[in-house]
Amino acid sequence: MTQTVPRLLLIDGHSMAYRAFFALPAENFSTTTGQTTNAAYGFASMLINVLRDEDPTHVAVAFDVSRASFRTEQYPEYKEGRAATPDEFKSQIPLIQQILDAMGVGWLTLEGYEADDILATLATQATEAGFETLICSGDRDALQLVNEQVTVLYPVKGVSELSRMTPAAVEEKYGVPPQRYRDLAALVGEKSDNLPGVPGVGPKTAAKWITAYDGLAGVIASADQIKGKAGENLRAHMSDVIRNGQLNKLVTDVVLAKSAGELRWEGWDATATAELFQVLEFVTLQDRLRTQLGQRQIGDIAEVSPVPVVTARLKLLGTGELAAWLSEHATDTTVGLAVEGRFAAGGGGIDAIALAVEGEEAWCDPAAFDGSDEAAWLAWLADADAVKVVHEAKQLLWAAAPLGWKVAGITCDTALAAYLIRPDLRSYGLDVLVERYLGRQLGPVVEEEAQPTLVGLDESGPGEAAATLARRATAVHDLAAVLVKELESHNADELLTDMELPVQRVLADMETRGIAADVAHLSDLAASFAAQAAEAVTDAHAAVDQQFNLRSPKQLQEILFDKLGMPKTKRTKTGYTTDAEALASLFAKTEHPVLAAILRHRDVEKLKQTVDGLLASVADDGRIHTTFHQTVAATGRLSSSDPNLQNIPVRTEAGRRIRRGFVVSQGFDALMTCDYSQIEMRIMAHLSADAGLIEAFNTGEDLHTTVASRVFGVEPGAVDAEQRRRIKAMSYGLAYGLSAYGLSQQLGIKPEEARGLMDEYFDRFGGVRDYLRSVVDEARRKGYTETMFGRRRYLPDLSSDNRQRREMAERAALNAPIQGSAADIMKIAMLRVERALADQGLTSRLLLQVHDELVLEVTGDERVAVESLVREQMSAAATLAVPLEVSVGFGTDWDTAAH
DNA sequence: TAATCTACGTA
DNA sequence: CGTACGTAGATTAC
Repeated sequence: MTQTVPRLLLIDGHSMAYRAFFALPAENFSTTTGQTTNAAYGFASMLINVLRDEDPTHVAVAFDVSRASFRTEQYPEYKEGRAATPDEFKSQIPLIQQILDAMGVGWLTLEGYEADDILATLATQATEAGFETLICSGDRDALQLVNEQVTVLYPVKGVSELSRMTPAAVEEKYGVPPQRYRDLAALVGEKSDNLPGVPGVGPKTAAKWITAYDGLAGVIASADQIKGKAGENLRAHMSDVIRNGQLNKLVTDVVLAKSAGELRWEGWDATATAELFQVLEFVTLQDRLRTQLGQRQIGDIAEVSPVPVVTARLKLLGTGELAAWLSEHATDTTVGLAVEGRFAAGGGGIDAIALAVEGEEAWCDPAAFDGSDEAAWLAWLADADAVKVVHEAKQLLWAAAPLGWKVAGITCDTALAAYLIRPDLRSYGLDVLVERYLGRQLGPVVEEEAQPTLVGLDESGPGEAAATLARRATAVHDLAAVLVKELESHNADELLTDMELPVQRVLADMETRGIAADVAHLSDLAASFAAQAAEAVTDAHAAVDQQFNLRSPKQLQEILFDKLGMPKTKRTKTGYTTDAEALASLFAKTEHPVLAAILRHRDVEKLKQTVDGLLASVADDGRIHTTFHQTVAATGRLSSSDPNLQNIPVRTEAGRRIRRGFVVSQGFDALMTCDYSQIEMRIMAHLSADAGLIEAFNTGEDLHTTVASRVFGVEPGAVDAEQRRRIKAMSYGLAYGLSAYGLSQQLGIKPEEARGLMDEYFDRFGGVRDYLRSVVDEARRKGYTETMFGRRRYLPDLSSDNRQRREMAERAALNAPIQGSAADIMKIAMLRVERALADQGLTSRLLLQVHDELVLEVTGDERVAVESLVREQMSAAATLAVPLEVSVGFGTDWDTAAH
């Protein structure tokens, strides 16, 4: 498109960004690091639209430097009384400036002047140079600049809709031509600038006067002739009007770094925008740039996907070739090991093996092993001095166990290493880590030259699959070097070597063992729960004389709130909550039988689901093999799934009947449960070094009673049940970042009362308060928290603009060192227990870990020895300022083994 | 079919 | 408006 007349687009950056800030919901626009981006997104979106629609040759954006300007010098009250600019907004201005840089758009600021003055100066220069000018601003002062060559684009709704303020449009809207808009504004005043006008005079009256007396000067000169209340007011507020007129005049001759003619817009930089939009997590804007402003693109989109993993020389080993390869390439060096197969706790197999060292890869199929291969493989695999690095080594351990392979010498598991570096990633997949830490791509090699050199087999063989597995081995090899170095710089390499890697082996063993299930008992339970659930459904339908799905919160809401007209409960995103607490409170108010039936149904249905899940996961060996996940919980805890054996009911009698389905197996005589008592409170006492709390643990009396007696200033014997309950809730809540409001909800008391309780508590246990404060302060300063053993958790949200995110991060910061230290201690305890059992040649064994509890199965003759061993090893797992107490119980099932 | 919401079990 | 998880069914979005 050829343009005869150059066209300059000018934008008031602050004003448009501020509009966007209020137009777009901040909740929907924030990055994973907590940066709010609603204003930046709205601004960028607006800019793209305007550039497309107006097709300018020149562009500039002006920003205010601060609220202070020559106007505040002349009139200190100027713009006073405005609400403080929210931090969530301020932090987005630099983002917008980065967007402008990436889009090749110049931006200007000038100390002592407002953005409007910059725009007025540029518009004036442009007009003199024969430009057309468009000014995009939400500030009405800009209307004074409108003329035949200058149009203001004024936002009507948000920033997506702009109205073209030409001279005719200004005149139609305000009744005066644009060059007299200032006169009108002087009379009417500008509330947002704290410039009061003449009381009782709005735009209509002002326009009438300006027309009648030929401008503001005429109005002032003829003020005596104007009749009525309005005339009186004008005379009384003459000085305001004159001042307004002086202040609202935009300066058209400020000295700028660039003149209008130097603001040519060359186009947007594809690489820069792609990189920036990725950081800001703007998913669609790059596409919009391409489709809407494609002809103004500079450069190609940056290659965002990393280059592939470079594959080294790959040798496909035939039968009888492994021993030679190992001795030639795999001695005195680190070997990346990747295996392919079917992996499951208690089963599986290995179909292919790939090995990688610097510059060399090998692939082999264990099914093709001859005697020499087998011997070489087993010797190398079991050799603790043959250094191996593996990704998710537990799979290898699962598969190795039934094959009778011994595995030693694993110095790094890249998933565990990455978890210790950043424990909050969603995935620790090899592909993710390769991209993140090597800046390369694991996926199939596309480029011809990157193809591996295949040696030894024709292309129709296992070439492709072998290359893929070999690439994984190389990736692990390269990744391990990077991750270990990073860990060492955190002093966290010992956590990998002495904690996570050995724990991984213990977990693999526990998973492989599984725990015996009493299928008949569980089946009976399932049937019984099913019958009770069916009964509850019948009762519920009868109570409301209508069939409905009790599992559907939506239908439940219709019945309760629409049909029965019950009082509304707390809001959820999509309606009103029907959770158990709300239903119970509704029942207390209405005593409607449907509520009792629903609650009963919920209870029994949940139990039934748990039992059904357990039954479905009983393996052929009659045992349940859970999977413990070592890289899921950001605090360092384990998690359990398929099935989750860390959330088996225990609080109710019906729930405990499920625990009776976990039983001791043949060859053993009892299940043994071993709990740390109050481990998190003990860690809190240790970390805070609060003398009172430490003392409370050392009295040997009930902890909560002792603490309550201090808080309430009574003898321990005089602490009543309610006092103890409150203190117990408070103590536990502290480690979660409990607020006074939360505590009041928990205890069913008023927030003020909860506040008072907290104050009393902290008066007696000031060390706890100091500790909790210092944890958050330090985390904010360093960016991460640390457990007693140096396990880090990064919390970037501690500096988020978003209050909700920030406060959530603060609570996480309070909790992470406590929960995490407890997790570390339990991991150490598991290692010590496992080692002591082995050292003493005992057959009793670990089966489960439930955060602060271990479940073992023991033989009758080992029972005494194992109890003393476990007590000793768990208690000695860490040395704290208070003792680590362990309680132990035995039984033929998990419930009766509880104590 | 996949993602999200609501609800609820554990430490 | 108390942390950390996993699972399930219903519902909604694609």
